Amino acid sequence: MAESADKGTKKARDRTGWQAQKSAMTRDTILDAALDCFITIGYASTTTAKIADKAKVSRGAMLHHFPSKTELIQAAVEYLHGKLLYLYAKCIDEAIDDEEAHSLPVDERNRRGLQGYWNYLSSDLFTAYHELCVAGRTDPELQYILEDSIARFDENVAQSSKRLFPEWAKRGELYELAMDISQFLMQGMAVSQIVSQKDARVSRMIDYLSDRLEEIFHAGDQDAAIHRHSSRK
Amino acid sequence: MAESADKGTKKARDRTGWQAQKSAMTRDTILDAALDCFITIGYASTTTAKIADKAKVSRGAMLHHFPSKTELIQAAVEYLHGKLLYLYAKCIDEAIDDEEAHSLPVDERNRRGLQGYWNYLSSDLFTAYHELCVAGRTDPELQYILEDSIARFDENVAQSSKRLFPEWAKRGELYELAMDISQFLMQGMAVSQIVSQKDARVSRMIDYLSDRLEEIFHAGDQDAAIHRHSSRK
DNA sequence: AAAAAAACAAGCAAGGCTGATTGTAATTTG
DNA sequence: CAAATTACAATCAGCCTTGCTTGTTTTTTT
Repeated sequence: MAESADKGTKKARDRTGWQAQKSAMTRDTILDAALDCFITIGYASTTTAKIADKAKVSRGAMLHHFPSKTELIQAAVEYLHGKLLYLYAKCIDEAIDDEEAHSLPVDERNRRGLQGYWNYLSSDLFTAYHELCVAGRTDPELQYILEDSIARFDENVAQSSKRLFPEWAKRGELYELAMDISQFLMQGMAVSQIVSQKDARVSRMIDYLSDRLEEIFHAGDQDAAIHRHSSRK
Repeated sequence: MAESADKGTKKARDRTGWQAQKSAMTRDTILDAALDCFITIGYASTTTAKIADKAKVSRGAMLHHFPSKTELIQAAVEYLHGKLLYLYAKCIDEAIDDEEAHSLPVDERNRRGLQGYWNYLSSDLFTAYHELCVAGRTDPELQYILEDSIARFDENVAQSSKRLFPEWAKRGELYELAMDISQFLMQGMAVSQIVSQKDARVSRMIDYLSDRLEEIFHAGDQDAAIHRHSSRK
């Protein structure tokens, strides 16, 4: 009871203290170094020593901030999660400028959204994220750490899309189909790109997908797209 | 000069010898164990010792067959390459029975081909292969080993498709578009499936893709699909 | 100003992985 | 049958990675 009051004052010190800021700064330096390692040498060969080297802090210092490798990875994933959300928003916003968004025809807004999404998927951060997901398949601990992040990210992307294309969100099942096809196809392209460069085909594919999305929603009015295929066996 | 004749006789012995067969058998046992490790514990944490354990041979025996880890991995990739080719052919053949292939309508053959391709992409072997490709990004040695395998496999799949759908192959650019969209989309689905289970959406997506492929080739006659989108900026 | 706590540095011990060495049994060749 | 070769087994040394422990400097509290 009396202790809680004491802790209250201590907590206040923590926030106002100057070394707390310094601490937070080196913390971010370490996390940035961790992401840099994921990108440059891959998750598998990222060791705590290499992260410390890249961050230019001693291993002891790092161990002070992150007592175990697991906690460091967990924090790095959380950090990456935040950066990905920001990058996604930035890519979409740069592709679709809000000012002129409403003056653009739907299909053009569509196309720009896809291009923004593609820019996001082509980033180093997404590459690292994908690699983490793959590694998580056989690493239960990492998988547990990622699960939460994946779910939250998907949710956020869905929200973002609804905000950008309000007229789509009302389409229900049709909207889900459009989202699925866009995500699956674009991610397939991104992964193929990671494995072996195929730039030439990517641009054509974005054009094609853009046309199909437009078609889905136009044809949806005439009840021709989704019911046609869902009526098959 | 005289030595070459001697070596000729020795080479003959190698093939006829009984222990040569035994040797080849344990070789395959080791390679199977390697692939099993890739699948169950992942490439990153696959060690030579674990492979030897799973193959139930001593580390010394394995070192006899594969002097270094690199050579073992190289052989395992080659082995996997062969198994993938076989599995691909098997999945397609099971989906499209050659007997009735010509009696089926084009779109039904289409759909079955996609389902077969999906079965292939859902296999453990493909999962392991994809993981190897991802690991190769930051492992130059592995990347070099894979490059050759990837190119040969793509070539083989292209050949196989042309054989199964001879009427498509004549379409030129349209055929490439259809191949790209099928591969990108299906692989995107497979990768998403690896990361987090999304069965429900997969079946719907195959239906949709099947319809689009049919459309591409029907519309191609009327010059409406590819020129429409490639004429955009 | 003294005490307490935090930030940071450096070295140590245990375990895992790779490659090399040495040894043994079976088989083929001459 | 003897020699050489092959298949296989087991152990050892060196390196890397992780986490723990001890020590030093700086800052905050009282």
